[in-house]
Amino acid sequence: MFVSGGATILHADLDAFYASVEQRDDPGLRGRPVIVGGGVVLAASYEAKAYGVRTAMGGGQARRLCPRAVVVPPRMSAYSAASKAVFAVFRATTPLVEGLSIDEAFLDVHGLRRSPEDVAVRLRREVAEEIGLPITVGVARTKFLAKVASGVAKPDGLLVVPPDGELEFLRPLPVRRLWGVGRATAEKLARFGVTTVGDVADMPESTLVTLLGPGAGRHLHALARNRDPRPVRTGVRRRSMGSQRALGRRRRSPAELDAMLVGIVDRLGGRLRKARRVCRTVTLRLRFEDFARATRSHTLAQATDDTERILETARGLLAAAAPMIGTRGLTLIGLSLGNLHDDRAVQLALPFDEDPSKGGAVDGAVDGVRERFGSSAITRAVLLGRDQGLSVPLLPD
DNA sequence: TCTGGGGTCCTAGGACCC
DNA sequence: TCTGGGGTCCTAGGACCC
Repeated sequence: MFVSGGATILHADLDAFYASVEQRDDPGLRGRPVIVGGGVVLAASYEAKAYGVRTAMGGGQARRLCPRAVVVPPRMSAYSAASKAVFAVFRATTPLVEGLSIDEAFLDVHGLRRSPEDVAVRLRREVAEEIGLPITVGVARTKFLAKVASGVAKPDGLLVVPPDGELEFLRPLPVRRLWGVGRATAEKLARFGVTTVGDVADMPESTLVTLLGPGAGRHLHALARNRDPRPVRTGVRRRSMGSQRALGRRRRSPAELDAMLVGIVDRLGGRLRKARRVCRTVTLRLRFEDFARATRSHTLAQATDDTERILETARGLLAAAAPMIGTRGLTLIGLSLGNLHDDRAVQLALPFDEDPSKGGAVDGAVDGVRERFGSSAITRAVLLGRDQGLSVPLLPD
């Protein structure tokens, strides 16, 4: 077995993913600036990025920056298929794969015969040859360092951070490179003259906690001092599922809004059932002309995947939000389903006076399920709340 | 620079319970 | 009757990520 000295985590990140898929599938686009998406830029090829085009930029601005760019509409199913193929290569490399999004994942390669660097070289070659997409890989001792390394190595690169070179690598980086530091946090820190990771590392934790709150403060302090004990986790399941629609500037009638809500609920209900899950919390998302946002949510007593039940709840939320919407221009309407559970779960009713958080009631209920469905049926029990009893999935989550 | 669609996690207050 | 400390759940908002 190869002894790596600890740098065994890979962060693999496809480059300009949507745009690369378009260039792969249409040779005429290769070597040319490509923008995916119309209203806003969903992805830009590196040829387009050279002109300053960035993800999430308005389409008009992007076209001004790069008039030669070819703008193509997104083909989500093609990206989804490409993603599946790439993840298959990941899983053939190691079973310890943690997906982060459609185009990136962590791989723990400790204990493999080859060195992590060899594994990374081979992985990049396989993705290029078998799937036809460029991918960048960062290799380091921790997830955080591996992710930073891939960010630095982009595009189409490979960077190994050796365990004895971590601080040297980390300290000069701008704070924005820290995972979890966005614009708001970076601006807060800049007001205190803190601009590099080294600057953050030299601050006392208490100062960061005062500035950013206990969660973010402690997290950032640890990362800046190169402490990141998080393991690569497999089998992480999604915790919410959402769909939304931008409305543009035009005013929409209540009937139009309702029709959109019906469409969104229909789409989500289908996705929910396809994923064999049920939800308990329905959240309505709104955005206004001035980009102010609002959410309204409701938690059901019983988890459901029923379109009618979800629609009824969503309509109630929209009706409750009507006064807030008033005459303000609504520019986005969306719905998010949270509190997701496995749909094969059996909801166990517990005797009224039994508290499910106490062991006896749970044991009794679980025994009942075993009698009905077999002793190997139960893998995990989900407590839904004091009055809802237990949700017990019959198959692995 | 005026903005899409999909997610994650944290915080804070109030209700309620022991 | 008044009081403390600890916990969970729900709701709303915010920051961040790709």
